[in-house]
Amino acid sequence: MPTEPSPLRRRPRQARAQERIERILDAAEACFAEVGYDGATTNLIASSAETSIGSLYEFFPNKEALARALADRYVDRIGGLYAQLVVDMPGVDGGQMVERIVSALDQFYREHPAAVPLLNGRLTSPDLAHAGEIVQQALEKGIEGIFAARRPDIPAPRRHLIASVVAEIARALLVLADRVPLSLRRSVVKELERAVIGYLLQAAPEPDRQLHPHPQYPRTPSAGV
Amino acid sequence: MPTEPSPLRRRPRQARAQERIERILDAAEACFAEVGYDGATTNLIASSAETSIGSLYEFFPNKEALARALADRYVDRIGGLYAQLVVDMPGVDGGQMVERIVSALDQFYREHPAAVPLLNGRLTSPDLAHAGEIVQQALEKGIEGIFAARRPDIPAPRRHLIASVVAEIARALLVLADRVPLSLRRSVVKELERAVIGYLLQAAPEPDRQLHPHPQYPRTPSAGV
DNA sequence: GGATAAACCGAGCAGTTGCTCGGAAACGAT
DNA sequence: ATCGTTTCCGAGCAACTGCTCGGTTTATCC
Repeated sequence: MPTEPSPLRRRPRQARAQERIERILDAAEACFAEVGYDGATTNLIASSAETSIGSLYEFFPNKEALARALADRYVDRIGGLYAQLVVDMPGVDGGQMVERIVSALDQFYREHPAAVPLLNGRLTSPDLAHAGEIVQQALEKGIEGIFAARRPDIPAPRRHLIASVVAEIARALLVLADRVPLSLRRSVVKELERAVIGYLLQAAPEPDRQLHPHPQYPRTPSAGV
Repeated sequence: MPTEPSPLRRRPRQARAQERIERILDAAEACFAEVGYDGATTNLIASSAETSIGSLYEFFPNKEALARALADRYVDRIGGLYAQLVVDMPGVDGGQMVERIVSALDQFYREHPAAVPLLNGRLTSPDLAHAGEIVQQALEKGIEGIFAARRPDIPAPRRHLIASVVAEIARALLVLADRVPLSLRRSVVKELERAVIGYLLQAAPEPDRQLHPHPQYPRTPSAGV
């Protein structure tokens, strides 16, 4: 892969500097998650990392670079997540596969709460557009890879669209799961599984199942209303 | 319904003031849509409405009240949307019903572009939390109402959960549809229909269809990977 | 221990933001 | 025409933002 231009202003030479950078990123993540990108002032991030504003700008040229660096860290972890997901994927059926992917995404969003403002921000804030895009593409690429291995019969562009849709649905419902009372969380995640399974059945019916009557929405008018 | 506390600082007595308020709201909507809530400065909104910052604050006590007023206007229009949707709903089958609801939501999001930052902002910005909640609840309530008329057999709490999930999926995919190249827009909306139909089949299978083999994801391991 | 570089610090600057306030203009009733 | 009320205006204030810079502290190497 081509080495991305590092968002760092200066490469750290000592271990403590590296640790400090990590602490700053952790603090940025927490602040973004709590008060959003615009709400998280650089001074707040610095003091939240128990360091000085000067040290923050020693390594990060500006606030946007913080988001970029955070996004890069996310991409790494998403890669690891899917790598682990793929190794024990052979031999599981479709439902279990969806369950595992959903569970992995769930874990990712829980462990990286700042992914939400990062991904939402991309929709409106030009500052976050790039950083959010990077993360979203990593998420989609992972889903698309797994899906491609299982369904090579589907043309690549359509696979890409389906992966985008699944990623968006997952993001939306995992955010909903976070906003809902804790006792309801699991049931929302369960609905997410149903949504993904239901969508895939409609959007990419398995070829061997097209022989017997395929589950489509009933065309007959039903009672009610 | 209990009269919500008006977000206006002072009630207008003359027609020109009412028109000015409307112009300010239109400008706020456009600005929020273009640069997001935080990016839209009050001065920008005022000059975009071709009025003065003083006039803006004559009626709106603060920036948040602008979002609130905008949200209230949205709630009104959502109500109208669903009312119109309900009158010609009897006699259509499930698939067509979903298609109409999706098309109505599509229309709403296209006509009210600021709904996106409003609803997304609710997830991170405390300022927008309330305004976004109001709009989202109106959207959900509409879906839930239609769904309740058709499926009275489903207990209310579960109906509410399903309505929330459908509303979230619709929001996520309509936002995606807006970001995608224009030529792809219609196909994303089509995927949204598939997602909603697929989800409903999984989450709320029609009772008369539970007799013959129900569309569930295949339990048998399939080929590939 | 001394020298050089790396890391750290925080007061404060330039620019921006939400918002105020005193007064001018337009309106409606008489 | 006159007067009280409503509407409109925009210069500018207090607070805050992202960020700089000169200087101190700490690590590394001989």
